[in-house]
Amino acid sequence: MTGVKDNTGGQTRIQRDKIAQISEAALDVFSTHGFRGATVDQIAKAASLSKPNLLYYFPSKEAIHTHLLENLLDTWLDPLRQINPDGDPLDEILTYVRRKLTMSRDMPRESRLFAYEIIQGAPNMGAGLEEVLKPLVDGQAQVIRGWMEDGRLRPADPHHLIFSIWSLTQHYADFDVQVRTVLGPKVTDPFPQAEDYLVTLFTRMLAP
Amino acid sequence: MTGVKDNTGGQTRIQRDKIAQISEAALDVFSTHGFRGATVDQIAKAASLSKPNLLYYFPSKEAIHTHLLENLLDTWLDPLRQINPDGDPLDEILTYVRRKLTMSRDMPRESRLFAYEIIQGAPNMGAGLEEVLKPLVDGQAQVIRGWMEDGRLRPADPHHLIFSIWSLTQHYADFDVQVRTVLGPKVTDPFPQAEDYLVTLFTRMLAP
DNA sequence: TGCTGTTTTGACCAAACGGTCAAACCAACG
DNA sequence: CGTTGGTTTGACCGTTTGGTCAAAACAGCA
Repeated sequence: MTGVKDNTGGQTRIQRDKIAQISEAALDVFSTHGFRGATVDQIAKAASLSKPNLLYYFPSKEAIHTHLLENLLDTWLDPLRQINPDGDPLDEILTYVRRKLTMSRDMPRESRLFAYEIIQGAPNMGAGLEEVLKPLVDGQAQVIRGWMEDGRLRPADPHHLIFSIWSLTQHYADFDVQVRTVLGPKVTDPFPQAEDYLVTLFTRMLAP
Repeated sequence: MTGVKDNTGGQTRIQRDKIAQISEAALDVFSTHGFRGATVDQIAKAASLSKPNLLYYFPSKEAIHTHLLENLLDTWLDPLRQINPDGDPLDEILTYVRRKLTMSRDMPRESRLFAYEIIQGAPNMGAGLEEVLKPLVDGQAQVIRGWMEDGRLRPADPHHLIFSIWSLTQHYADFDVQVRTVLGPKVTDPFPQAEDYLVTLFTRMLAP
């Protein structure tokens, strides 16, 4: 038989290993060069595989990219999903901010991959945005709005509040070079400063 | 003679026109596909020129890209430069925010071009960042710090304050697709909402 | 050991790409 | 009108790239 079985879930351990190995390498390459900037040879080399071998596990370069994006959106939105409507409003927001910032620190490649895709107009995620992201955001925006109407948070547009959390936290991953250049070489890790700043910012913004 | 004279400034009107025309087209293409994703043919077509004709005005694809970036950094940092140390602190910051947001609205292609470059690690702007951006930011950060020490603004890390203004304003250009998807089709122009939100955010953050 | 299905690879291909070149074109001016 | 210098182009080139293929190598089991 030619190529790997489709998504039946019935994969050999060796197949899952190789696919994971390729995904890891592809994440590296795609996140630093973008989709068009990345070459199959680069990914294969990074995965310690020959090019035809790589294409035995994935039918095409695009398939690898799609595979990464599919797994990404859920991970990416997970912290937002975890906002607890029954928790303390400000705590919930600050926890969300911290989680997102931690993701920027620990998963900068995923952040950049995501950024590339959105900047380009999300050509490979059109469905995901409309059908996954929007409903989730709308739902949590309602929760936040409720808090504001109850006087437990200062009023502000909940959608733009969420945008601002995304933008501020992801900035430290996507624009890492710029941040580090401006802060200078003495600052080896910008994230503690960033966390302090963001906690202050959202506390002043939202504490009733 | 082959090719266009170098940067003597002594250019024909026709040359300046064509170069502007090419720059315009290249900005379009580079900002939507990135450097590697863009092809010379695409740019030529967008500029209504044949490929060899385009390469008569610019020696290479990279030269066009570099040309765009060179002109970009100054434009990009101009609003920051305009912060007036003798003005009212909060007014100055809010004016800066509004200017940056206006740039996101009116120059989204430039914003994306910039974003691509930074995400990639600024391979064609290494000098500019260290020598132009950092000193300017450090200078204005000092001005802001002065205001805070005089009690005219609530204290906060000035560098991260500037980062947050960049990140929030540029978000509306770079992640336009995401913003519009989440806000839904009823919102034809997110920018008025964004301005309200950001003014509120930075007022609550900084007003003494 | 021999057989079977999976995995790996060197060699190869067609398309796309950045860039070149000589020849044609054209505007302007004497 | 003819010459001159800048401009435009079709044809072409070498390289890179995504992807294919048939054959070899290998793992596991009877």
